[in-house]
Amino acid sequence: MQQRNSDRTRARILAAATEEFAARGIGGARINRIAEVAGCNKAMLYAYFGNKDQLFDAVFSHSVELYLDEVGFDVDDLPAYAGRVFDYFEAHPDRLRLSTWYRLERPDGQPLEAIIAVNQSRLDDLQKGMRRRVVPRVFSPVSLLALIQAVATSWTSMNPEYGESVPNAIIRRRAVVVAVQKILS
Amino acid sequence: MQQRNSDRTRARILAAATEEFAARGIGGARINRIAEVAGCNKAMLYAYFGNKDQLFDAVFSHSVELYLDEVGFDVDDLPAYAGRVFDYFEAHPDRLRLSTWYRLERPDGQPLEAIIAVNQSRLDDLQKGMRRRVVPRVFSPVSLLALIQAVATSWTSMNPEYGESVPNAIIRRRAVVVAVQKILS
DNA sequence: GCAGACTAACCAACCAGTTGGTTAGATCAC
DNA sequence: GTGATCTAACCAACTGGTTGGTTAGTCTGC
Repeated sequence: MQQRNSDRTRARILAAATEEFAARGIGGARINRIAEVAGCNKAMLYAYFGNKDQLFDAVFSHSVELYLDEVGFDVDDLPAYAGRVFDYFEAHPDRLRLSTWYRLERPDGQPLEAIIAVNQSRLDDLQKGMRRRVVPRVFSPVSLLALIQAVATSWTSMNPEYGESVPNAIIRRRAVVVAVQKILS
Repeated sequence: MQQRNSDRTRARILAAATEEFAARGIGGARINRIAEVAGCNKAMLYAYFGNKDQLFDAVFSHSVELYLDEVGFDVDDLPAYAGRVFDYFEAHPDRLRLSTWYRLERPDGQPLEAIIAVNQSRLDDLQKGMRRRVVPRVFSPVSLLALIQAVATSWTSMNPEYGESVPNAIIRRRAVVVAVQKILS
């Protein structure tokens, strides 16, 4: 066990910050708590990441990177894509929370380059798919992407007031996939 | 113009608090700012609403009440219902933000009675609609409600990274209504 | 005149961010 | 190889400012 290791410390801070930001958001996160969970001094966070906002940026960018790496887009089978998005956020609810905090707490933050690029590439794919008659032309590419995204994450945006009546993951997943199939019909 | 009027002061506090909570959430809201915008002393908030959390409860409950009063549920025309939900949150984006903050910052808060009751009544309506063959049985009532809700608010949950490519309200509304029609087909 | 609407001034706790200094471990002269 | 030197990882303690919440007392409509 090394006592000093900048990579390891950096990673521990990032992990602790991810947990804290996902649970409490940018404003609600506490630097002290992150440092404590990371097992290092508060000053290290500032040495490695600058300040609280920049730390959140690092956390969120990393989270988006992981998402884009893991969930591949596929115009030829959009229901399956929706299923994968569902699976991903079912396995990593923290990452969806992170993006919700980002949307709420950074209403006019300048958009992330990486996401813009991915969005554009997906819109292009959809356009091509429409020309190839693989994707119906009922909706515009943007509308379709928004609908699929919303349907895939429909359960997480539900009120907690449903309680026990919320079905299990298998049934919820099927609802997502079938709904996207129907939207594309 | 009265200088002292408890109803009026209470209403001004509620309005200011709604604005502040919608913009910054529970943790991010500042009591001082609310008092300043309401044009009264901070101590009045505590006299009328107890504390910050209870003030948020009052704000959120009131917001939910307005929503339930204004957007009527109708099993016989669910696409139109989705359209009304869309219109409502297009006109009052603050109220959607409020409910998102609630979901994020009160993950284990005990559910609101009013919402539970409304949900149950809507699920019952859907069940009856399915028996009357007005609503297809492809999805369970809960699944259907979740899907419709998600589709109706699909645009607000979009990343800010789409920028200019987001279409205008009329086109977005049509996408919502058509999507629900297709889900029900 | 008095209940209760209202306020200025206050407080302990907390917060993001800083500072001055310590120490583990790599580097190098010999 | 090994002691001296240097670098950078690390930390306890602090700072200026803010926060939710309180209190003691003033004012006013009825």
